[in-house]
Amino acid sequence: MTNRFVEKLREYTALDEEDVAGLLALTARPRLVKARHDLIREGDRPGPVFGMIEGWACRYKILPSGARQVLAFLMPGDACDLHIGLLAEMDHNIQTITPARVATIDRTDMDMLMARRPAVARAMYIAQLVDEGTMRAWITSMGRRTSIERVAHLMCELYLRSRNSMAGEAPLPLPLSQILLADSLGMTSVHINRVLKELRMAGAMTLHRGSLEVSDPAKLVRIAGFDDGYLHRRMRNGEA
Amino acid sequence: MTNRFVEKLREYTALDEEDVAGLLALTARPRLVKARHDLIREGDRPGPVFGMIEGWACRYKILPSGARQVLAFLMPGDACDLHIGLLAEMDHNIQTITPARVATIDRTDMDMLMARRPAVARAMYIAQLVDEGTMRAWITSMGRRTSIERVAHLMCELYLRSRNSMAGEAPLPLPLSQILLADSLGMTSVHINRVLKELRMAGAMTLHRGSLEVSDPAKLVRIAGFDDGYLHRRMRNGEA
DNA sequence: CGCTGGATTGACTCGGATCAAGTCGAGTGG
DNA sequence: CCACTCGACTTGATCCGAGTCAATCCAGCG
Repeated sequence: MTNRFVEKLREYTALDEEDVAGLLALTARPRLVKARHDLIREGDRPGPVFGMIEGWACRYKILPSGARQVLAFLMPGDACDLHIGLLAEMDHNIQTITPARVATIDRTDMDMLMARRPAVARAMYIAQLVDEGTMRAWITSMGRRTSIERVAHLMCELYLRSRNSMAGEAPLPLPLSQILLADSLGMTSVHINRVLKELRMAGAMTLHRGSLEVSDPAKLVRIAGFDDGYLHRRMRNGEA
Repeated sequence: MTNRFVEKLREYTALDEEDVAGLLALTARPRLVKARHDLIREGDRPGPVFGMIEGWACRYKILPSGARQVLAFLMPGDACDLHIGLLAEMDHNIQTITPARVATIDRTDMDMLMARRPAVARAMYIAQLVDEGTMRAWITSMGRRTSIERVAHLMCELYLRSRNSMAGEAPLPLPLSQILLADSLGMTSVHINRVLKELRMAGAMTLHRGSLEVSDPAKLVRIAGFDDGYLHRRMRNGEA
């Protein structure tokens, strides 16, 4: 009796029964949320800590021009902004991509648990450091990688974040439209489409509706120039 | 008897004498570091918490191709990665840009101070949240802003971070070469040069060697589409 | 006083955006 | 069960912002 949120924290650091019990108590009654629903909007006063139990979401900003920039993908197990309650207002939006089960954890409860259970605090901090590393990797991609490298790099990241290994057999469920990918990688969906075709032709990977098939992990990693260091987990049996 | 590091934390939250005394004790003996010196490198085991007392630094990554991406500018008062000691290794480098005075704070000492002085913890967390907001703004810039918007946006950010207001009179010391700007904005130095010329012609701002003169703050803000929300401070008497 | 690294400018090229048609697939309602 | 619709995906033709290459220029400095 556990959930993906707790499991993911356990991947970062050892948690004993009490730690797990505390976390489960806080995530026991997740909210069911429809797809494309804003969990919180820019300008809102920050509310509870979110924990994704099931389903995907993304952080994003809208520019004056109306353009959208996706800032991060939140997959099952991911947590949102630990200390953000210290701020007056959100500087970005968070929206579900698929129907989702979201734990909304009261900040005070979370603070108390972290004070009482140092291992939980440790796991939460590591999760946050990984998120920061991921943002830095995104900045690097947008600034200095070509479009095919960018796409390949993001696919490696998403694959590794959900599988912990590039050794891929089954396709990965990946509920991301090409429009969403475009808005996350700073490209147009037209160009994303062409790049995906190129990656498919090269025999590296295929993105079907809703799932990613990595036919040649080593090639994909090579194209991306992917180095998993920033995710701060060792690949368990990957080829990179 | 204080320093920029402590002053900046005080801008985030009220600190009493004990808080300040504790911080001053930890930052009393800053290291003097030459320009262009790596404080820590990718792959290194994280060391102490850094606090910039004087001078500038930047975080950066080097890609397999040799290209550099600057991830953040650290100006006097900025702190580095609070909990990063939890990780096995750094995923990026930090290098001084100018000669600098850098406080190296032992992680245990910092943890103890934060446990003893909640206001200090609060200030450090806010600083970290601002850094994260800044990273998100950079992702947004690289993904969805044109080159002139990008440059103008970064200038607004740097101006506001050091002045807390766009109401500009005196030029701002800004020891950034066009090459460094290029590597931070994902452009070439040739193109940065042309964009700077354009901004100068438009009468918005001029970047001299080592200093930034914002002749028309309102215009610069307008060009950038700048919204200071992500810096999580209210402009005190700015025009934006 | 010459060296060196940044800044500047021009000529040319190219990656990715834009514009414009389609095509395909999952719902939806008759 | 099929026609209709709507959003996402594909593909081609064209355009343009920014990169590349290549000279200079200029300031600080040994």
